[in-house]
Amino acid sequence: MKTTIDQVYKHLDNDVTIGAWLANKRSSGKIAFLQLRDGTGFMQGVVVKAEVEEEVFELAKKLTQESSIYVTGTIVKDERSPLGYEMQVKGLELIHEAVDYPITPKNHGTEFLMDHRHLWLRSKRQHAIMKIRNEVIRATYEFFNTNGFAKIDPPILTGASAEGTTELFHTKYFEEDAYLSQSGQLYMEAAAMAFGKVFSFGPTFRAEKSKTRRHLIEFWMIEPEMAFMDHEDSLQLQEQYVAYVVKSVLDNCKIELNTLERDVAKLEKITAPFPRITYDDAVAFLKDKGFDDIEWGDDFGAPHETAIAESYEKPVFITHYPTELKAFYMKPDPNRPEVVLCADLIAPEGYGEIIGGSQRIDDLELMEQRYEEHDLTGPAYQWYLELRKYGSVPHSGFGLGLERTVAWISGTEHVRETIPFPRLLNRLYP
RNA sequence: UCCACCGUAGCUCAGUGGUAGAGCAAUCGGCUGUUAACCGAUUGGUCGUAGGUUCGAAUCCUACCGGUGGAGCCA
Repeated sequence: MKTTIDQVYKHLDNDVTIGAWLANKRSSGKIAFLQLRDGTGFMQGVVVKAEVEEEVFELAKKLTQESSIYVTGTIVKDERSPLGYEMQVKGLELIHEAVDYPITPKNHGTEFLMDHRHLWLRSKRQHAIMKIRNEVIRATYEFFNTNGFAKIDPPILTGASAEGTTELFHTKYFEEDAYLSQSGQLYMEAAAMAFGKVFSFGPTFRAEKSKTRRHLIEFWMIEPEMAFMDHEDSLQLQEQYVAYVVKSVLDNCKIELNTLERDVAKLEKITAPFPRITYDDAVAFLKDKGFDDIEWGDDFGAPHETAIAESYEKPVFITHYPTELKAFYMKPDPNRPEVVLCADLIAPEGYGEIIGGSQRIDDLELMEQRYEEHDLTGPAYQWYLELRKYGSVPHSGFGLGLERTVAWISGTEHVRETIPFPRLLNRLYP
C-alpha cells in the first residue's frame, strides 16, 4: 500500500510503499541507513543485509544522494527517530539515479546555496522553514475568514505609486507607463467600502537598493482594511491576528520548530495584548539609553527599533508618529494634529518592523489638502478621492510582511531563506 | 549609493615573496544502530580578471568584475 511519511503512524507494524528521495545514507558491511524524504517529511529506512534479498542490499549500498526510489517495508516505532517511526526496508526500486548532487551534507556558503536554490529547497532546514511559511499563510486565511473578512485581490500592474516614496519597478503597459505594485492599500480601501472587512495577500515589489537581512526586492504582504474600525480597533485586531498565527505554528509545526532548534518558550509568550509605546516616549527612551543621534521628528533606524524591541518579550507597537514622517493618507490625531493615528509593530529579537498600519483620513477636505501638499495629481489618484466623497466612514488598515514574520517565528537569520525563490539585489536567478 | 570584509580543487577553507595544501564530496575497499557516521586508498588546480613591481607573485601595488555583512529606505 502506498503512503507518505507524514501518514506512517497509521500503518504501525504494517508493510507500506513510499515514493522518496535519498537525502543521505550511512552504510556498513551488513546494515545500511537510508535517510528518506518524500516532501511530507523525513524518515529513516534501515536495510539489514541478513533480512533482504542480496540485490536489495547491493542497491542500497550503491544508492547516490537524491536518487528517487520506491521503498517498501515495515513501519516500526523507534525512540531514536525525531519522527518516532522508522522503516525496516524489505524492497527497493530505483526510479532515477542522481549523479553528483552538488549540495553535500557538509558546509556551504550562501552564494553557492543561492545559486542552487532549486535544489537547496530539498534540505531539511529549508523544508522546515517553508512548512512554517505555509502554516503562517494557512492560519492567516483561517483567521480572516473566521472573522468576517473577504479576500479581495488588488492589481499588481498599477498606474502610479501608492505612497509616492519608494522606488517602483517601471514597465510598459502597451503605450502607457506602468509600475509593479508596491502596496495594494489604496485599492483595499475601495474594497472595504464595498465589502466592510477585507484582506489581500499577494506579492509586492520595491526597487530599492536595500541590502540587509530584512529586505527583499519581491516579497509578500497581507493587507487587511476595515470599514468602521478606528485605530484602537485595528491595534486589537493586529495583536489577535499575530498571536493567532504564532499559536498555529506552535501547534502544527512542532517537528519543524525542533528541526530549526527554535526556542519555543519565547514564542509561547506571544499572546495578546501587546505592549505599546508612543513615538514621544520612544524618543525619550532612546535618549535615555544613550542614543544622541535622534531628535523628535526624526525617523527611527534599525538600531533604534532593535533597542526598543529588546526591552520587551512580545512584539511592541510604536504609535503616533509625527505626521510629516508618514504617508499622506494617515489620519491626524484629533487632539494633536502633528502626529497621526498609526502604529508600527516591531518584532522581538531584532527582526524589525513586521506591521505598519494606520487609521485613514476619511474627511474629503483634509484629503484634498494632502493632495496639494504632496502634489498628487492625475487620474490615478482621482478615484481614491471619491471614496471620501460618497459615504465616507472611519476606517483603518495595516500591512504585514510575510517573510519578516516567518523569519521571526522560525528563528531564521535572513529573510532570503523564508521565500522559495528570493529576488535580491543582484539576484534574479534561479 | 556609501562603508567594511572576502574571491585558492565540485564544496568549506589554510597558505602573506621561494616546488599548490587539508577536510568533505566523488571512485574503490573495510565495518550490524548510524544519525554532518567512521577507517584506509585513489582522483581532483587558468590561485576571480587584466595590468604592474620583482631573479621569482596565490602572496606586494593599481584597476575592473563578483560575493558577503551593514547603513539609508521600508514590510
